[in-house]
Amino acid sequence: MPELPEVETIATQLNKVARGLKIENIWTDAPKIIKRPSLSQFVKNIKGKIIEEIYRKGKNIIFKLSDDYFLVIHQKLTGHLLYGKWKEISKGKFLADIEGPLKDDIKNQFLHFIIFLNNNFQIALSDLRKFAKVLLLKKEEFENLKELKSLGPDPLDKYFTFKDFKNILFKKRNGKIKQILMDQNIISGIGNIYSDEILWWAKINPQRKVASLKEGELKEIFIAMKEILEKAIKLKGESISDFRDIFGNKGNFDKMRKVYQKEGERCERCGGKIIRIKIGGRSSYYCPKCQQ
DNA sequence: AATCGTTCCTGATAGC
DNA sequence: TGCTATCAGGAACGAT
Repeated sequence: MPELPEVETIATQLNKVARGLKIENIWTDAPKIIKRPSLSQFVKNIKGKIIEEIYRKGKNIIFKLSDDYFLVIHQKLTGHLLYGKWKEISKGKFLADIEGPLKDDIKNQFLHFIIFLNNNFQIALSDLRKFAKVLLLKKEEFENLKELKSLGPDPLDKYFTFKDFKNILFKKRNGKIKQILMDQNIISGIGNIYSDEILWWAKINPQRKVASLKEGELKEIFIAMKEILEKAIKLKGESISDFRDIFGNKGNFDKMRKVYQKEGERCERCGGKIIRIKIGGRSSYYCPKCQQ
């Protein structure tokens, strides 16, 4: 489940290795992943394009291509963008042809979309559940893409202040804080794992209504949000739910994880028992003793 | 206008 | 043991 730190890790790594390379062709066995344009048009338009830059917006990875084209990839729940070499051993079955963690890790083996580059490497999308989305758009269409246009500010934007945070949060004053933190149209990039972790650090019960939060509590959330996301980027993400970087390595945030998927364990801060509840249909983990 | 439920998909797991 | 039913989960979309 890649969230902001994981997607940032992927985008940064891809930008380093693939910037300036030419896209020679693509392959897919799951055409439904490609949302726009039609598959034949997609193939036609992407061939020969130079990758000028790769960056993140929310949880989306954006490839800025030559001729004002933009490739947008959202990995959703189980998507992994990988960089390496693969060999087609039988029709539609690819095997990593490079030493390292890409070789045997089962999580990397659900390849459904491959970009062939002119340096004989490939960028491959492994996605067990095929929820990922791929779009190829001309500049104007890209700039008006509503999924991107409606995204809230990035929590790590240095111009995103506490005052801004308060203002946008209070647009949903009746919502539960966990749901609001995860709402991409309010703030972009935070998902189920980091919302739980942020609220643990801030000692806030995830069910609290935004309107009930005091100034000091909001400040705690704001600070925890920035610190945890930055820390997680330094640690190259969190791999409790399958995440891999583009070379197939796991992230190292796990040692920082305090509540997510720790139902029944003791809270490291107060010794309380971590519980799991459902908030808006999603699992939410917290310590009822110290998160008030 | 805002909120809720459904949908996409498939490996893992629980239950019989 | 082996089968089947249920679950997880981001976000667009349709329904209320």
